[in-house]
Amino acid sequence: MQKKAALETPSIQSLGRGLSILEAVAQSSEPVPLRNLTTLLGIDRSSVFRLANTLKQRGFLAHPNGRKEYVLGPSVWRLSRKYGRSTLVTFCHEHLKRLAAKTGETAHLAVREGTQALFIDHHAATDQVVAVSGRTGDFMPLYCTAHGKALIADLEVAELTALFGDAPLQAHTKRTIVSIDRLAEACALVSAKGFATDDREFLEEVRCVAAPIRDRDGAIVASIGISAPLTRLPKKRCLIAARQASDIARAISASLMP
Amino acid sequence: MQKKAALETPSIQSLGRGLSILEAVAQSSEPVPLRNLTTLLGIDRSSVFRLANTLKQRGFLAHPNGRKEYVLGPSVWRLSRKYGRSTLVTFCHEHLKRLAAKTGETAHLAVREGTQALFIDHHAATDQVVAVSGRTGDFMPLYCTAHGKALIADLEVAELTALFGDAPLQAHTKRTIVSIDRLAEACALVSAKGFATDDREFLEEVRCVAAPIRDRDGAIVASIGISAPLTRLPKKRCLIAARQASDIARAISASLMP
DNA sequence: CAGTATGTTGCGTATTACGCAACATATCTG
DNA sequence: CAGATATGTTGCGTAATACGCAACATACTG
Repeated sequence: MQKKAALETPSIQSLGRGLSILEAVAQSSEPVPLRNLTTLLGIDRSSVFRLANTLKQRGFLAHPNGRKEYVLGPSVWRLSRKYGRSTLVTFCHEHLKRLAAKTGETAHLAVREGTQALFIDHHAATDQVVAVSGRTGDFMPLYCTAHGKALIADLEVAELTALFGDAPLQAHTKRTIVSIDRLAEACALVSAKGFATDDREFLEEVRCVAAPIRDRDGAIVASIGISAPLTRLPKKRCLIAARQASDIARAISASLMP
Repeated sequence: MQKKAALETPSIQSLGRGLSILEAVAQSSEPVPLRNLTTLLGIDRSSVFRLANTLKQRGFLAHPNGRKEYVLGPSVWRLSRKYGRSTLVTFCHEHLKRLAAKTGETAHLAVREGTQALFIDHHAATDQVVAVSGRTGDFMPLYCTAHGKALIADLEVAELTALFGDAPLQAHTKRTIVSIDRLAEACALVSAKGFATDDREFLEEVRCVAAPIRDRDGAIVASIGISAPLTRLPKKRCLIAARQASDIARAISASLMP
């Protein structure tokens, strides 16, 4: 019985050990032999085998191509497919509402799919006659939208080339960044400042700001931001909104760390 | 100790119960209260609480916005991000090699990312002077490649419209399907036959065939197929290769069912 | 081939997970 | 609103399970 602190509910040891096995196999780039798991848990290998075998029977671990080492199994996949969207939306919706309320503009939550950003939730602007509409379910290019640039903020030239290819990027407006080198500079700026902007790079009449949401490892898992008509988001207000988005992204990031 | 069969290694009961909790929460479209989990496991609620709390402490479950119900937590996300590519590649690589050997053409494994297919592994054609090159890491449109069409085979008009929007699809060749209605017909055909073809719809000189890989629930999780120069893949050989791809896809699908 | 490493199974018992009861908090009903 | 009920959380003793040991099976190495 592992007591972390006197006031905390003790955990179920066997379940914890099973989860440690799962995490170790997930961390490994190679299939993991039982011996490594035995070293990890520090208990007798027969016990480790029974834990790992339970995970395998339930499809959380698998033996690839009849070998003896373990990799993650299809049950993890089924789990993750349910996880991706609805749970993140559940977590972030209150934050989206707060961002929309604070800025008075339409706020969106986006995740990355391939070379595109997918809007998975939004909260519409309140008290505005003219506003950017909700685009939940829509795909946008990563490279010329604030939400997209926030999602790829950590990528450098080689990674951006791998993602988008060698050819120039398609221009959507006169202001669209079309070269990988310029995009890499923009991404580095996003990384440094903690927020991204889109100054008429995708739509002529629209300015956006967005900030990356990071998980415990520092990986960017989503982005949150606002879009507004150009006239309502002058440079100074843009900066204020960017800071607000950035603060809220950080709060969400904190809630993703167990 | 739950003995399914006399010759099978017994599983660790507490770990199994924890996994059952995880699966139940993943299956639910709503946050799950402890009471429902208690009903599911059929044991005392204090024990269920301790199992669920262990999962929560480890980040596999979470309480959204301070509520008492459970949803999947960020550790599941971390697990799944490691799972997606490398494990599927590990499972499928031998099958890819076999498909390339059987057909004599370059074989690819693809997954869906948004509106695109991503090639995540390939095995190059052997004994060919001119062959389609390996495209691992490249994104392709879903709607005009065999691998892509195999990935969206189960989608109907409404889902395809949601995915691609209302506007006509961009033509890559004279033969590209550019209307959602025609694409839906093509997808229905893929679903019925068990394989997809690309007859110069993306590249003028290339024909492809591909088949969907399904998991236990019947969901399409990847596609596997070959690409060859037009001259080497006449209609009759196309059909043979399609059957070969389909057979191998089915074998992979079977290995994804614990 | 013999020795060693690694994976798997059987068995007895030490340890842990369980159930019960009490307490805390939230919700519902008249 | 007060009282009853439902639901979540904690403490404790013990029944049941998970553990370690040993044996067996399989694979690898010199």
